[in-house]
Amino acid sequence: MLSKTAEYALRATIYIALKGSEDNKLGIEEIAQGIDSPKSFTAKILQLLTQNNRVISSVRGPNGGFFLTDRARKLPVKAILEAVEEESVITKCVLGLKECSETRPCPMHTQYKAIKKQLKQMFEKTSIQQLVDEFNKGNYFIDNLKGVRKPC
Amino acid sequence: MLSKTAEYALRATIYIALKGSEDNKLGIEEIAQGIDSPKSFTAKILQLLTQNNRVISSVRGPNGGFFLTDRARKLPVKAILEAVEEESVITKCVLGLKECSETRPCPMHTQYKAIKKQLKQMFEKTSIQQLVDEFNKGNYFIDNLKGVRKPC
DNA sequence: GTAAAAAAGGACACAAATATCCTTTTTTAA
DNA sequence: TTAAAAAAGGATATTTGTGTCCTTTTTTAC
Repeated sequence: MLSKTAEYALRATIYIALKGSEDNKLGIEEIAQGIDSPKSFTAKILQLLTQNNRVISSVRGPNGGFFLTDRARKLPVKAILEAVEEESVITKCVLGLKECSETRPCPMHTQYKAIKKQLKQMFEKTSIQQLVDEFNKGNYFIDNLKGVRKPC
Repeated sequence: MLSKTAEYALRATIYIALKGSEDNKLGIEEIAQGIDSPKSFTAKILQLLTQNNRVISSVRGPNGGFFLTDRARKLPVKAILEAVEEESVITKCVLGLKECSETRPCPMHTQYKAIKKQLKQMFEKTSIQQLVDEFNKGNYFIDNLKGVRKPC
């Protein structure tokens, strides 16, 4: 469904949103461990996510690291996919036809259309913050980050 | 969503089901042209689909080629994905977590579950023949195969 | 039984995705 | 103002997916 790049992008962003803040920036080491991904490769992906101040913010030097602004937390999950150029899932034809449309549909078009619509909605209507909230209800996981309620 | 391999596998199978029969076997040349795919690569994929007499049948030598038996036409589309080992779309976690389940769900699990279920149903409940029927209603396309009603 | 046609199979080539490593730049704190 | 910490960036390696080519095997028609 998604490439490793996109998976790591999603996991990393959610991880940073969950454990980090402007006062508590996270280093690439911790992030990669937290989401069980290769460190250097993940670093590259985070670069994509920070470019043009898109989804993730970063600061260099001591006490530097990655974090999400409040603005970024409101972004739809789709913004993460856009940053790593992986939107094809919600646009492409299942059979990979170049021309597949309402007026020139492939044999699976009608059935797949409904599914694609829901995928699109999931990525567009769900914000990063919503995933954080969901997670904080407890019982959710991201690799090495267990979903336990933060102490009040 | 799907790999090129899977896309070609689907396109080729549908094409053969549409244009071929036991009396009118199709050659790799025609198939590749018909679905706009690289010939030799497609040949390899058809090998996967014929192995163990799975989805596609083939005969060597003059007048040989590929065709689908009536039995094969009743197979679900999923059988094509199985042949090329591309079932992960309907099983994997969106975030790519090794352990993501009802008891240990990722933050997107609940939402994605519904979509995965529909994907699964689409591939399991739709038979190759159904796609052929759909196509023969007219107006459908597979690259170089236009969906026009066969002459009666 | 020989030649031709067609798929099957093996080996290789190329490209893209994934992954690693090292250097450079920025920033902070002492 | 210097040393250390951290991300950014560049270069390269590895693996997987995609694609090509050539030989072998099977089958048919003559």
